[in-house]
Amino acid sequence: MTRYNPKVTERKWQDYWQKQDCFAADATSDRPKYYVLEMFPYPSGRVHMGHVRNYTMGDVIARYKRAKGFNVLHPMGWDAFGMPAENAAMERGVHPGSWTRQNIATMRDQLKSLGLAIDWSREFATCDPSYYAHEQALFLAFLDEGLVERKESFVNWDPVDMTVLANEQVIDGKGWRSDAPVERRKLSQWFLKITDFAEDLLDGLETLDRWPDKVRTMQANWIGRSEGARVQFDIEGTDQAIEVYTTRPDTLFGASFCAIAADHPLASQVAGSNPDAAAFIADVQRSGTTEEEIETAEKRGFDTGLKVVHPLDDGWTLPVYIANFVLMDYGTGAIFGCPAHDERDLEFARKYGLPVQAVVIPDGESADSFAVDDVAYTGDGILGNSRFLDGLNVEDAKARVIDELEMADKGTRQVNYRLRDWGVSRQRYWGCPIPVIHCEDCGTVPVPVDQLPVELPDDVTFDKPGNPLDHHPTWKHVDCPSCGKPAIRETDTFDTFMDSSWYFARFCGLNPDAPLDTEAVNHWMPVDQYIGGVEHAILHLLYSRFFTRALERCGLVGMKEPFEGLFTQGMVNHETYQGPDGAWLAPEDIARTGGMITTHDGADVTVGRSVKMSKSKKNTVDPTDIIDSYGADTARWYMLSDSPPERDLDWSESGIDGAWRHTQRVWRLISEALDSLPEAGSDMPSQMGDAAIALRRSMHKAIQGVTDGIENFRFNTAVAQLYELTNAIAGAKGAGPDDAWAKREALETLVRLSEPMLPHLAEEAWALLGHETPLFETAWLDADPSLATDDTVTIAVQINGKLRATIDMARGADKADIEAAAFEQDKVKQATEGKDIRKVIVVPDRIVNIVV
RNA sequence: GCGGACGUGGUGAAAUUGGUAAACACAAGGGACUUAAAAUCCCUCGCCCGUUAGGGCUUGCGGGUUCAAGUCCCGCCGUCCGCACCA
Repeated sequence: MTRYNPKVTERKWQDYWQKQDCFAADATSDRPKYYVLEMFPYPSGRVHMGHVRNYTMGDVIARYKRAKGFNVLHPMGWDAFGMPAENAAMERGVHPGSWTRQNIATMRDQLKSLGLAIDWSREFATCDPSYYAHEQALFLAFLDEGLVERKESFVNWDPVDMTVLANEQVIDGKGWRSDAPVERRKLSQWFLKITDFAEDLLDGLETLDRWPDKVRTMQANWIGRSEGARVQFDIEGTDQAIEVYTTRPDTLFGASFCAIAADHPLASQVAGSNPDAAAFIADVQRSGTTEEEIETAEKRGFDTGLKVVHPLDDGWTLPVYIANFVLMDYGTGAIFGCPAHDERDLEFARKYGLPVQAVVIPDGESADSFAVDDVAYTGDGILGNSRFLDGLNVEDAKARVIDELEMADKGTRQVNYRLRDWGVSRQRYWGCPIPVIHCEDCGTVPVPVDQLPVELPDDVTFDKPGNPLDHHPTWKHVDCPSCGKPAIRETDTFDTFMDSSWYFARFCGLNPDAPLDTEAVNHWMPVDQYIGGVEHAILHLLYSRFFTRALERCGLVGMKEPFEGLFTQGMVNHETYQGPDGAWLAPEDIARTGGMITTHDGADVTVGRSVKMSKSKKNTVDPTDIIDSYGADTARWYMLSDSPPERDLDWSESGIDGAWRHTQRVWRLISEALDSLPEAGSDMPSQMGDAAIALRRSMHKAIQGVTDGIENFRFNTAVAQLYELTNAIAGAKGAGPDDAWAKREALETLVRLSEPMLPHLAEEAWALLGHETPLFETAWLDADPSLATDDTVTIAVQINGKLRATIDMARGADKADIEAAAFEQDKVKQATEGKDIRKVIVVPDRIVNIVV
């Protein structure tokens, strides 16, 4: 008997799948379509175990759905633009393009060695001009549709690297690479108007019933819808007014001040004639934007000396402050403060000695005596000290006061969103160029579609800080497409989230002439099952939902939601290690001697907590060693067993030997039994003994269990079911022809059910069992419900809730029979002798509880 | 601060959704086979008392509902995640 040799067999089947284009998807098939997609990888260097987990899960679904009769689309590509390529260029002098392509080549080979059922003919990288040309075309289409805007906004500016940083790249107020304090700078940027779809993006969440609640909640919070009012406070002695947004218009008679953001136009106006105000504003703008600073920052204000008139009382004026806690980019950038019912306003009012008048009176308190001390009252109650609102509850008061404001022409009902437009400009080289040209005479001119793509130049240098496109001697100098005069090309590139916001649609058909093959998109989309990390719960998934809506508005696709089903798989974590100089160390760089962890040179190592595998922290584990020693099937099986797919997982190799033993055992069971089995396709013997029937029951239970497990993303329990079936086959008794027949049936079932997880071994075993049609073209199995459950059940017998005996009964036995059988038990007789039976509960097929 | 998830043996976990807690696997220990090793096979394996028999306890802690709670409710403790001056 030969051992199963994965090295040879896996290569053989991978070649076969590739040569025959086995997994190429064809939109003309008459089978129902199924689009399964895993979030495409960033080509960072090499594949790690997190990738293996992600792509194996998708592959299980793809292979399973194919066997269930679906026409499956399962593509792969590369999210290939981004910062790490530029960092590599700066650190090692390699060109970002060649670094990226080298990584893609490596990772493609690694993924192929996993035996994934992927349609590689659709592969692309987002850094291919043949991809980003179309992204530029989409941008122009969005521009035509009014979905793009150019406006000034504040950004995090790194003065050393001379680039905009995303919020995530600012650590403790400093640039993550340069360590220089980040400045706030106002820049002209391109924005995509995602806020146009705020309501629709929120409503759409309701329809996504195959998304995790967690992700839907996160998106809903991010969109942040609130209902309130816009209220106008006229500035005394001028014809100007301050517009504020509030969700608590009911507390309007508890107002004691107005406050505006430091960036508010009125603040600049005040600063123009008041140096102290200017100094205060400058100070506020300088102070940090990090979470920690915001949390601990004291509420500070500057009294402008201006007074505003209460919108519902001409004789009532309120002071106007510039305040550090008011944000320009939410609402109107101005608020009215009601200290009694808002924690922040209260802190501010106490500091500046402003009145605190309670107007919402909690149950059981009186309007005359209720006072707020050091905690604002934010609960429900009845309005008091509020003139015509007195006696109303909060909800009614809101409605009534808005009516009054509208009548007085001082305010209106307003829905507000936290969501802000998406700034897509980045001062980087390795991204998709924004296809516009700036002309002194014509302004901003889009590059005509027939002149696309605007290609990145190859001859760039990274020797000085800033954007290499901007330093390039010639690239940005072009003639204006409109008037022909010398003009300047836009040197910003797109946020790389643009690239990943439509790639799933491009996979449907690689139309050379247009961004999308609309017919193909409408055939394959939406993605039936999308799989990826929860870290993209907001950004990528929200942007993609927005993009799909934008594409629909442009008439390019026929749906609004790109992903019908979403599964967020857990991360694969690993400890992190740092040497004495703080540099990250890879797991292979450390040595364990006794309980001590050091470098191989004996230097101290600081062991950090276990976090997601990532190249920047060097805590990755490369699957190549595992695949080389155990094979891809074992690696796949191991990643799927034991842990529920949505849960994070600390990487450990303990257990991988068990996975290896399993693959060998399956092979051994088949090859040892082979000579004694009937021919493939033999008729079932007319007489089946008990042992054969028992094996058939195990088999049908496994079909049911594995099917349920895969359908419900519980691959770990599907694996356990396959272990049980394997144990049942190995332990099967009986040597008659019926037993041999049942054994073949069970072995074939084991192989068929294992194929999504162990595709190479399964194909080889299938052939060994005498089949000529490859397994991946063979249908899935249906469980026979009458065999998937035993015809006898073990019923627990409890006395006062404690287990005292078990009885075996025919399934479906009626209550009276079960009760009678329970009372036959010696234990029951002893326990009930001479006692009153107070109650007997019988749940058929499950339990008897006797209460004495 | 707000919102959410989670907490079960030495370990990863399972539990038909209120009905025999610990399936399946890893690790560990014992045994068989072998000159030996590997591989394989068999046994033990939540904790405590007890030689077997048997008994008691057990799902982070404390209450509650119920004939019955890992599962439902209330209150703590702990871990993790998301958001965070959002008016």
